[in-house]
Amino acid sequence: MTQPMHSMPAVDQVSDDTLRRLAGYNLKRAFNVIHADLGEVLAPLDLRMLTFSALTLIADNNGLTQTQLAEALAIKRPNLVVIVDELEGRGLILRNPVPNDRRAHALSATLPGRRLRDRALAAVLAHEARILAVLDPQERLALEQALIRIRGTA
Amino acid sequence: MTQPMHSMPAVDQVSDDTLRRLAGYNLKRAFNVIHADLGEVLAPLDLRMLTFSALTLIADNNGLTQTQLAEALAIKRPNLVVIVDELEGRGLILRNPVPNDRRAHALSATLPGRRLRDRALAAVLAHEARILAVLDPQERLALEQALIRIRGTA
DNA sequence: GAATAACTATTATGATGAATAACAATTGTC
DNA sequence: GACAATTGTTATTCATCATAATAGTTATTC
Repeated sequence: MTQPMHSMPAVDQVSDDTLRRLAGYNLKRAFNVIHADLGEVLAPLDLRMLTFSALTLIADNNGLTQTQLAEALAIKRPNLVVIVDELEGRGLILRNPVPNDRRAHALSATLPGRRLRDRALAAVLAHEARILAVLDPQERLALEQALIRIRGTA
Repeated sequence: MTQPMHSMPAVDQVSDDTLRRLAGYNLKRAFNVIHADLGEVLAPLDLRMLTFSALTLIADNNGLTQTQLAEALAIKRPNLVVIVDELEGRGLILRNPVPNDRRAHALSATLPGRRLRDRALAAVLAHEARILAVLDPQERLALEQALIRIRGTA
């Protein structure tokens, strides 16, 4: 294996020109900015991006099962269990029995759960407006269209 | 705490209309698609997104320090150590001494490192072309501009 | 109708990404 | 020379996401 033989001066400025040409890189960096800000927005409500998404999907789809929720969140069922546990433990959702299938749980949001979701959604919308203020309406639409196109059917 | 009192029918189709209105949600889903595909592309080269980015930045910025690299990757210095350890252990990069500062390491890519980077970059560019095939050139430019704008100075 | 297959939620476990705290060695400053 | 700041490092923690294996239940098939 090659060894460092001689000393070497440090570089003055770091260039990421190569990576900047990659959509994946730009996507990740933009997402980091949004994620960091969103984290601060949701923290006072004791929610994270994932728990907010889960709570919203449950409130909007009363009676969906955990398998359906995991599918909608694009995560595996085992990883959903702790999330549902947490939301249920805080009294925000319920695991209801399903009439003809004693394996499944029909998830539903409680009144406190729906109230928290409403407050969180308002906060998230304000956060989005703030983040997207650097884009005009036309650019926002173009961004949304492109992202949805990339996501495709997945 | 409220208890589930009665059974409840499951829902037929799950709607994520609320979340789809959020740029952060669309961004994450699009990133997931790219990340999954990129993982498969880089796996044969024994690279991940992060190690590829690190190797590229080192090859493009000969002599940068770990602090500079961590800054460029937007990660904390402690998390960079294992990445540099791995790349160095595989003989792809070197930790060279810096003339006037015996604390710092000037990172540089070895010949095998530069060769692997070139192969990886070609694979990544092919992957990007495939993923972005759903967008016309105008849409790609709009996406890039919007993402860079959101990222801002961060 | 009994054996078998498939599905639901769960537990256990591991890999990865990313954060903070604490530290030793070194360098810079007053 | 004392003190502060910087560099890389270790240890630790948390969040996210994946797989394998399991118990209980439902569906299928012979």
